[in-house]
Amino acid sequence: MRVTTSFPLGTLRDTPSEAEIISHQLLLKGGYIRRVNSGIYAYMPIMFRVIEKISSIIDKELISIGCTKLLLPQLHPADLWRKSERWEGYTEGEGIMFNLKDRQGKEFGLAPTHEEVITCIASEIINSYKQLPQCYYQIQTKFRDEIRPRFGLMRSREFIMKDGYSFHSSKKDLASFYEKMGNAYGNIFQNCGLQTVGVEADSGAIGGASSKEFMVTANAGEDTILFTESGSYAANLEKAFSIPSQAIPLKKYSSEWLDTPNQKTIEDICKKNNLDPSQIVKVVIFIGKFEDKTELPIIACIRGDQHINEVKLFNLLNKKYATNLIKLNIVEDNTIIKKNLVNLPLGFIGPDIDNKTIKIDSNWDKSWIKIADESASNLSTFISGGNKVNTHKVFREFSFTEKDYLIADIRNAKKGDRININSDEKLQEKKGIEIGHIFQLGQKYSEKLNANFSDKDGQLKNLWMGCYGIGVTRIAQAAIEQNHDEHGICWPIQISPFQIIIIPINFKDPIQRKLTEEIYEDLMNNKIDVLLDDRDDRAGVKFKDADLIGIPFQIIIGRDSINKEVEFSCRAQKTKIKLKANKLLETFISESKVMYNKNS
RNA sequence: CGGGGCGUGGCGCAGCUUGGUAGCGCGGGUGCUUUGGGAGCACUAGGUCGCAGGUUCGAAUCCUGUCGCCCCGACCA
Repeated sequence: MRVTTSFPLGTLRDTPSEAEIISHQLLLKGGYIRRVNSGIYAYMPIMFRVIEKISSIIDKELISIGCTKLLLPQLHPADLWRKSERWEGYTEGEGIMFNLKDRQGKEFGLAPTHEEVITCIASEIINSYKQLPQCYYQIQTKFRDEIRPRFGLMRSREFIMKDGYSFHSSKKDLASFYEKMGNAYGNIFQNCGLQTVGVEADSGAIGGASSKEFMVTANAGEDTILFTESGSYAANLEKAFSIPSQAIPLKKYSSEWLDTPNQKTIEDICKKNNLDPSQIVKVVIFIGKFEDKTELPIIACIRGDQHINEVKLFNLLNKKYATNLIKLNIVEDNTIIKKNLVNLPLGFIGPDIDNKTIKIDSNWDKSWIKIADESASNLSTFISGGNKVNTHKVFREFSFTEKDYLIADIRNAKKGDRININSDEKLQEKKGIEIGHIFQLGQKYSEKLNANFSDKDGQLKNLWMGCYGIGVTRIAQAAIEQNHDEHGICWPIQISPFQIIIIPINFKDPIQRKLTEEIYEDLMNNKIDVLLDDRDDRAGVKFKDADLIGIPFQIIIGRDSINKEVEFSCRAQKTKIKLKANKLLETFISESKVMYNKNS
């Protein structure tokens, strides 16, 4: 490819002010992407080459484990999503599914994921256990109306994703395929030249049993990963479990009541009364909104020095009730409290709250759902709200179980916690970018969509399913986040748009030009991805652009052309070696081999 | 949805407080010089100042409304 005729670069001199993180800045500055709207980007030719490289790495690996590539529609009928009972949850309120009506008034949604469509199609094709297992995948644009798109391709509303769906005759076969897929994912990311960590994860709105996320570790990541140094445990914060630190025993209090004027936060109470946060039980009120429009008031208790994990709480409630929980809102607005509760001031609510506190005319359900984390229920003596303004209470021998509390893990694990009682290993924390997620869905979708097969015993059974996603455009940006320097991108060679860029210093000089053309021709004939910067620009401009767009090898053709000598430069290491033009090919082959092996 | 900020040529910005008819750097075009890390000189094209009202003799500037974008939070496979 030639910069002047077939491959204009479109690099920018200044960094557009809209970009916050380095990878986003470099994508814009390097001319890889252009913003069309909030969270919607055009992938420029140079970006599309990266996308194609990543796609072919994925194809190669997935085909090797027996997956089949196809392409599914992006516009899905609402009825199909109603069958899986996901339409409401994905469209209502702040749902992420773009939806619209056609001219007949029929409802459609732009696909954020494809379980429904593929399950429907697979069930038509698959009749017998003899056809199983099967795994279909596609690489396609997905749409998600994110509440706040940000960081360029990291969280965009339109993005490219590889999504795969497997079908099995048994749970066991699903589990073994899931393992196989996990290994394939490891290979894919390694073949993309990325450093990743596999972590246990929450399966979120997709649902299902087991799920694992693949994270690129980077400070710009939006997820928090907790792990042990030895690698014995790694999980997303949403899912992570740990043993909380020891609570400090409460000293004896003579009176039952504490005057705590205007002390609404744990911090205030501790400061003014010489207490430790671990001696307090924090009481948080939530409102759960269900699909059938009911609103349940929830009271959640946790030790004062710990934090409630809303994902865990959400999942717990969702499992407990027959209808789907759509939203879980923390109640911290006093007007909402006053409207629904009798004389209950926020900040002073205690675990011994009574059902009578819910007003008759409230549209909430009239009894509390009570949930306590073990960190709270393990305390025998503690301080908590007195259910009266400016008052806290000393609780002695309070039993959460006797007061109808459900005891469950609703706590955020944190850095420094131990992972189990028998181990001294402590959790560490890092930020990560989720680039892949694999799920064992089980029979959730095949039941709802009635996807059956005849098993060996002649009985009709629901298909066992897994689903597997990779954020293709997100990989590209994550790779930049992990591989850049002050001059620009340093692509891993595996996913770089080109392997080599040729920079003739003075393209008007007939000797340099002749040598440049010879070298370009030779590399092209040897099927090497090479970009020729044949612009009639000053050397500095071409050097800056080459460094910015980050192609791993640069061939600089300058004044030594007369002796058929050129420079071979490695972008990331900034090393330069002089060599004869006829040694270029072998040097590139050996140097790139080193690079491939280092990264994969 | 709450808080903050911004909309002025392709990009980055100044001008707005205190109204007088739009400017800087980069980029584009032409010519000459230059040519190993974003060149110099000269000439040149390009903007109804987000949009709509209003105040005024006069609005990029003041007022009202509206749209859009960015950041923080809430939230989110």
